[in-house]
Amino acid sequence: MITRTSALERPTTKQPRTDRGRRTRQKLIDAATAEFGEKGFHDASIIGITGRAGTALGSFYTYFDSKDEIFRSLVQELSDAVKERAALALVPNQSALDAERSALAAFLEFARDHKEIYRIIDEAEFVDPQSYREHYERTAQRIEERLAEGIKSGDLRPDIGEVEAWAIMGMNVFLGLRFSVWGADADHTEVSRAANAMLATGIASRR
Amino acid sequence: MITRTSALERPTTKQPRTDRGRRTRQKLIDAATAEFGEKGFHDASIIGITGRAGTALGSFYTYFDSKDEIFRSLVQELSDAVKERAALALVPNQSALDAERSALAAFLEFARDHKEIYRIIDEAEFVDPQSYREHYERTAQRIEERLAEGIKSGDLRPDIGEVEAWAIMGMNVFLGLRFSVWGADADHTEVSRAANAMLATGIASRR
Amino acid sequence: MITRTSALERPTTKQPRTDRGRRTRQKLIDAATAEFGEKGFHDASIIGITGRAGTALGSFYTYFDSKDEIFRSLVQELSDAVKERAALALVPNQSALDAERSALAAFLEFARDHKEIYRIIDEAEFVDPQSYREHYERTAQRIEERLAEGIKSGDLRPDIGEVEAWAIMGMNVFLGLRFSVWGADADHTEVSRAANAMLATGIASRR
Amino acid sequence: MITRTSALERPTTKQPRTDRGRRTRQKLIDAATAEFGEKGFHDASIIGITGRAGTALGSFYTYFDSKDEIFRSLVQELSDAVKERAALALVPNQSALDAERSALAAFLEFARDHKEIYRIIDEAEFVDPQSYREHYERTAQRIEERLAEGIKSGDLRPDIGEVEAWAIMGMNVFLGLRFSVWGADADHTEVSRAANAMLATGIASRR
DNA sequence: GATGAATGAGGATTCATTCAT
DNA sequence: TATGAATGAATCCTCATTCAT
Repeated sequence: MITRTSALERPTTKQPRTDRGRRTRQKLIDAATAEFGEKGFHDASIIGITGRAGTALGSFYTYFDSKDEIFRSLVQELSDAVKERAALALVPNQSALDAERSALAAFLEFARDHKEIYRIIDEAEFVDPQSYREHYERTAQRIEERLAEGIKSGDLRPDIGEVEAWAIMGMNVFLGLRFSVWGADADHTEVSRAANAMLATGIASRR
Repeated sequence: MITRTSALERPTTKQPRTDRGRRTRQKLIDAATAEFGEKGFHDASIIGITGRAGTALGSFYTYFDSKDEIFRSLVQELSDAVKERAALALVPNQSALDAERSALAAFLEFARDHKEIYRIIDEAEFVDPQSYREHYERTAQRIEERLAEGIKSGDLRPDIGEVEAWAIMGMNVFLGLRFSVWGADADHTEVSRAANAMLATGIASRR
Repeated sequence: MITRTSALERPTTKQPRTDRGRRTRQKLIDAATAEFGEKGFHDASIIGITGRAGTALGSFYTYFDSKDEIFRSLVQELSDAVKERAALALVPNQSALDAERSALAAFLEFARDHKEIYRIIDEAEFVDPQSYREHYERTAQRIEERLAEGIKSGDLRPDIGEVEAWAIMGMNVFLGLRFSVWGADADHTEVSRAANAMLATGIASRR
Repeated sequence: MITRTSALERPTTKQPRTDRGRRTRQKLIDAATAEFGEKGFHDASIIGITGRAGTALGSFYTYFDSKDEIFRSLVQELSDAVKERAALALVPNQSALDAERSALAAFLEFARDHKEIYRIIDEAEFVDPQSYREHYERTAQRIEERLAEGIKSGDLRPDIGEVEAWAIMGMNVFLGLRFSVWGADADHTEVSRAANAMLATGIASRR
């Protein structure tokens, strides 16, 4: 039998077999997202998670092997969610630069609505370095692919590649930190516009 | 008499009063830098630190009040060190864009030589959020000031400011992550050149 | 439904929810009484307590927040127990002096059976000064109330009050120390009789 | 060579040989009295003592073998001081009851001026049970001796002895606790008078 | 004698994980 | 499945005492 396994349904022996089980599991995942996002990995506790979920402590281990495992699941899930959101923002027949602007705008919005991703993905560097690195490498990869398309279509300079992709990613991440997580009151449209202008034609004066 | 007090010599009741004491304290700081950089805050242990330093466990508390305190000291010290390195890289009479290139080059080098700063400063988000935020806000501030000078001198477009400063910082940080921490074999001159070109005139094709 | 909450069942988040839990908690309380009584607060250790109780170290913290907390509970419990024992000794229609004699006799017996109360309540002076003071103030208060009734009934001189109450308490406490804790072989009836005679008509010779 | 050894000059190898040494030693004793009286034995620290004394940590061990030793010295010293004060209060040709009144009055005063004795002597029960017991047994003994004299002179009933001595001691101690340590504003003359009246002729009404 | 650095045993507390019901 | 009690390794921190200068 072939089973599609999404991020959270990885090969593990702990799949719920009843509906009630599925509901409990989901409650635990939501609770863990809140707990990790609020306290960070190390200060988060299984008791804290089961407390939020309204289940007994022991029930956690009915669905997850360890604190690490659920954390990795969440990183994976959030990483997928960001990617998906960015993908949704991409409209066909957009210019390459418009695509980047949309992606940034979508990201700023997502970050504002899910501030915890910052904490969770960032802390993954310590808890699960592999997930962390994979997340950013996948993201840079996607940006680089978009750049390649932009080159092909003539929108972008032909001599750009990996360096520019990482630069764009860093730009986006820190704008998210500044204008979504720390300053939720910012005007995202304006931020995206300014960043995109810089990306398009730089900051040198045009003399 | 004027006494310079660096970050690590802040008013605390635990200053060494002899030379021997000063040496021990320094050994502990070096050991802590290695331990935190290698294991992250939570997996680092006082035993690990004193083990590396070659002192007894209790000696740690002769100079520091707690694991938290030494960590904060380190974040502060590293934050100051990065800043100083960037400042040293700034040559008088450079154009604004050359200044940014120098700063990035200096940072990439520094990051390669002190890979642990990534772990330490990054983990500060969880251990000591205030330091973390302050570090990045101070850094962005300095970049913004340099941009303002570039505007004044006519090197840069007059309509740039905070958004661009944060974007540049994010760009630098992620290039450091990719090309200093994860890929120490990279050609920093080329990375700086490419990033600076993007910064100067953007990535749009010039038709 | 009315639930009686004794001193040790105060509102805390650590109440056992099963019978097994209740048994374990009680074992810990008994063990702590022995440990504190034998070694005093500071030399007592959680390991010592759980060792006596036959539970794992960590189980202590399933039911108590800290070494201080259980100590306070014990002081409270013992304070209540002494009070209760003294109250039980009071027979209706006794004369005021007979009441004091019964109270002392009951106390001497109680002290002999629970020698540890001396150590525990006494050390409370340092560990938990408030409990300590409260214990003795409550006790003196009760004695004073009994004296007041004796005055009303005409058994006692009308000009006595707080000073006499504290004097009686001190007398009882030290007789307990000498004849119950240190000299368990003493004849309590004789001690009570002598002390009561002194209390009734003093020690001056009757010429 | 015969050396008179007072309480604090017990056979120990640590007698100061110079004047400066004697002064340092005394500073340490005064500091220890304050420190123990304020914090109790266990919360007191050698650092606390040397800090108050204004000497270096290591200097403590130039004069005392251990924390226990200095504590025992202090208990002994204070015990002697109380005894001496009580002795001084005894005027020749006083009646036995007047003698007890004077002793109590002297004690109340002493306790008011040296509140720390309560803490120190009381905590001795845990730190140095032998000193503690000896202190009270010596005190009871002295009272009993005075009672015997009172009997001989015909002032007191002939059938009193150890029980009454302990009762009087307890009375005194608790009146000291209540009216000197906790209520320094009390009228000691009145307290002594009331307690003495009770002692003389009891509290039964005279019908 | 005086100083203060060095030592390390000792103890409280936390919490992920296991287990019995 | 759900529950919550039991477990004990792990770790921070304290502080009396020793020691080198």
